[in-house]
Amino acid sequence: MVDKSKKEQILDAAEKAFSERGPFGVSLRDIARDADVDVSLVTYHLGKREDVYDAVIMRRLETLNTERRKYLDEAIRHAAPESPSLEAIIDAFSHAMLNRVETGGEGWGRYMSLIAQMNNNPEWGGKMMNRYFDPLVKSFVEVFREILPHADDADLYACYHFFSGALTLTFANTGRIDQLSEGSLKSADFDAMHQRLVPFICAGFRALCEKKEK
Amino acid sequence: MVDKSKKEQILDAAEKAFSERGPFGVSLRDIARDADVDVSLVTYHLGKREDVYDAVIMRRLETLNTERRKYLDEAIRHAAPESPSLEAIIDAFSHAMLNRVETGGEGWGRYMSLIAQMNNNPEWGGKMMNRYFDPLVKSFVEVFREILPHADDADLYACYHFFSGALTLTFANTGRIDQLSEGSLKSADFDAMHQRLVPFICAGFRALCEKKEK
DNA sequence: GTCTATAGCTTGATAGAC
DNA sequence: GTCTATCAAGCTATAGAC
Repeated sequence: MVDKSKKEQILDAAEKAFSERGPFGVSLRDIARDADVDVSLVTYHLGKREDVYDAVIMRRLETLNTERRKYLDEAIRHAAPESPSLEAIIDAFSHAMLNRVETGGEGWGRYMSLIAQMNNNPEWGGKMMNRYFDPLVKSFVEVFREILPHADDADLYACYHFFSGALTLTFANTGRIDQLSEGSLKSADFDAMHQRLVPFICAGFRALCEKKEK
Repeated sequence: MVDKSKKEQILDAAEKAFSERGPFGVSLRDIARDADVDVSLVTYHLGKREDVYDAVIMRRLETLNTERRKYLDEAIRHAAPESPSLEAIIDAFSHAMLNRVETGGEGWGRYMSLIAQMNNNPEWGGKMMNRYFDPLVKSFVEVFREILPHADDADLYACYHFFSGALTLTFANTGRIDQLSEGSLKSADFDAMHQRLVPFICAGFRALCEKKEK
């Protein structure tokens, strides 16, 4: 295995720190110390703290969203000329996250925590999520509309929002459910959680979007 | 209206800052400046930063959880001797949050953002949520078990987890859904979101927990 | 690319006046 | 309870050696 470049070391350290303490709770020195480099090198490679945070997000974003889009296309192609099932689409959106945390190493796990916290931040989080994810989400919403033709937009977007909250928390790796459930569920068993998430969310979508004959 | 005590002013300012920048992203000086008092007064009343954060959480926690427990008891009493409906219980858990953000002023809105971010933090968030909310949650889970007698614990807790993620994001006030939906949904219209949340979540619970005849 | 050195600001903590 | 004053430590940013 080739040595990681210093830049990668810095990004790894920053990812860890940001996921634990948030974008404003981390000093460049914290990052440099953990990456075992000098502070000035952080600035040299990545700029100011804000830019470091952005670089951390961007590093894995393309991989994640490209894989999601691939799953979406496959689901559509596989079902054609019929419409794909709702299950297939919910799975397409969430399965890439499952793949990464299961096989991508610790870094990807921390990345999911980062996204979950961004998703829930009132000040800048919503705007950043819009910037990074809305183009992809809109592609998915188009397909939802096709599968659930009687749904109105407000219901559809509300469903997506609930899905988003459940999904990001599920992969946020908080360990909460382990203690609450006294061992009957392991939050680190992402596969088991994901298997339950898909039918749960599909049932929710259908309850709101399916029988709108008023 | 009586003037707020300085201590309350400090807690208000801290709540705002913590909700925007996280528990590690706020200096005592940030808080003092916004509360229009000297730094040393923050320490005098509330101690170190960690203690300030804890005090912010504790200030509204009792109110929230007491109201939830009241709703739970009412739902049970109202349905007796039958079991209450799943809808009634999901509503009991979430309606207190709706009440507070609708009538409690800005502070309560920020508080919900704070809880949402705590819920999604991997390092300390899960532990704090366990500490603050598990006793109440366990009371609710007991009732879920009664209503859904064929569910096994793992499914039940997974459902609660998904509920928790959707619920906290819904009240986190991120504004995300406004832009994504191009105006067809206002995330500040909590009542409209809550009306959709309840049937969505109930359908999810039923999909996983109802027909376990294998 | 990587580090050392340094300048100037911000921070948490505390001692003491009123 | 509230404020002023102060200090050592930690912070960002940058200039410059290798």
